[in-house]
Amino acid sequence: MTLDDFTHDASTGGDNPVILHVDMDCFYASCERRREPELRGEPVVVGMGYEPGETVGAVATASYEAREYGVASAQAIGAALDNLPRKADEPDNPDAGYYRPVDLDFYQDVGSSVKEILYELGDTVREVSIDEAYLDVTDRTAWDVADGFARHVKQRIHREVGVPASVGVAPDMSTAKLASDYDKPDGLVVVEPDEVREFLAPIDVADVHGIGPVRARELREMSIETAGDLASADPYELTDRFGDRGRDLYRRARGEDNRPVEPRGKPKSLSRESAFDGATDDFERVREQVATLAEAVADRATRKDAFYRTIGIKVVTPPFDVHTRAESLPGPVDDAGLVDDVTQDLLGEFEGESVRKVGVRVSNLDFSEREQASLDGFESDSCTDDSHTEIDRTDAVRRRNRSDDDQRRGQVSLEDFD
DNA sequence: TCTGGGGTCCTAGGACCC
DNA sequence: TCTGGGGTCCTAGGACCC
Repeated sequence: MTLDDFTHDASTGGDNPVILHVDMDCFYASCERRREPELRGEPVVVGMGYEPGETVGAVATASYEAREYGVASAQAIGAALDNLPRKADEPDNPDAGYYRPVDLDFYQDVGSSVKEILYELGDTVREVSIDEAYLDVTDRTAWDVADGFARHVKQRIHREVGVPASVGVAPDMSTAKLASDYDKPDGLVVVEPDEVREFLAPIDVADVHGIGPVRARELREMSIETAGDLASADPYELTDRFGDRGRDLYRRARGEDNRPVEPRGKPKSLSRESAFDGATDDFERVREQVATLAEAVADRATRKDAFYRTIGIKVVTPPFDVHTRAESLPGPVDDAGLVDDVTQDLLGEFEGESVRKVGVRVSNLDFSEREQASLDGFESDSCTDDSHTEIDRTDAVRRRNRSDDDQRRGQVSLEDFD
């Protein structure tokens, strides 16, 4: 490995790309305000478990006003209410806030409206989540007018959808992300190519995308506190400690993140998991839970036209030990009964253990199986690979098929969960 | 911070092949 | 018999992200 492996010529392929990172501010709370304008300027908390009688729940999103009172994402409901009483309970208290339950369908709709605008304005768009996306707008604007372009994006979102967004503009994804974070909420920060190093220098390493608690601690042990420190660190030492990841982080800190903005492809895996209240020693309960999750995952794969070749489980035992087991099949299948059989089989190893949480996952996804099936006729004389698949699938048909539609839907994410 | 749910990517060792 | 280098696939675990 030479030093050239760590740096890259910013002029590769011509001029620097113009990349936008669009991040909706306290998105769920903003959505609630859109349909309930009285909530504007008030502390708003969106989460689960706020209904009377419910005790377990967490904050999904808190408006900036609510954050002033110490309400934070992922906070338990009790703690949030301690910091900020419910307006419904204390109408005359000026230091009370508005609590609303998560309504993910509504937020999805609002998010889709925003994305429509982004697809219209970007050459390529990478959706990151319900409230976040990168846009490559190199062919739509130029650096000297990038500020106006970004303002236009914000204004269109505000005017047509009615929610605020923060936008960062930079020549690479990593810096654009940091730029959108820099002046939240309702921020707009443009970092031109010759300003990147200066902009990044004072930023805390923990704020860099790809550096979590573990790597942040390790970096601090190396006396690397800021992106500037990281940029001038010894790249060989970084790869020694962090492998290829170290090289990526070094590049990001230097403004040399050369990842292109690419649309998200098909998913690589599908999973469901759920926690027990505390932990359970009742293994029958665990088996039943896995059966329910297996069915939900298989159902979801079917609805997404996904065949899977690997089936796995996840078992979390106290204190928080995560175990995964998986089994690959000879060929891709779409078979709920097989998911049930394999997961129950894998689960056997954990019989007798206390369990906090279980999950079911299918991976090695294949979305082209239906097309391949129609091509089989052309390949039937060279009957090698597909024979296994056929056996499995025939077998699959014989298996009991429980296809009750349990209406499991996408889970709520805690937007700013640390 | 005592940890919910759905993902991605990377690493490392072992099996197996040439 | 002793044993090199390269490659792929598989499983398990871990860090990280939203």
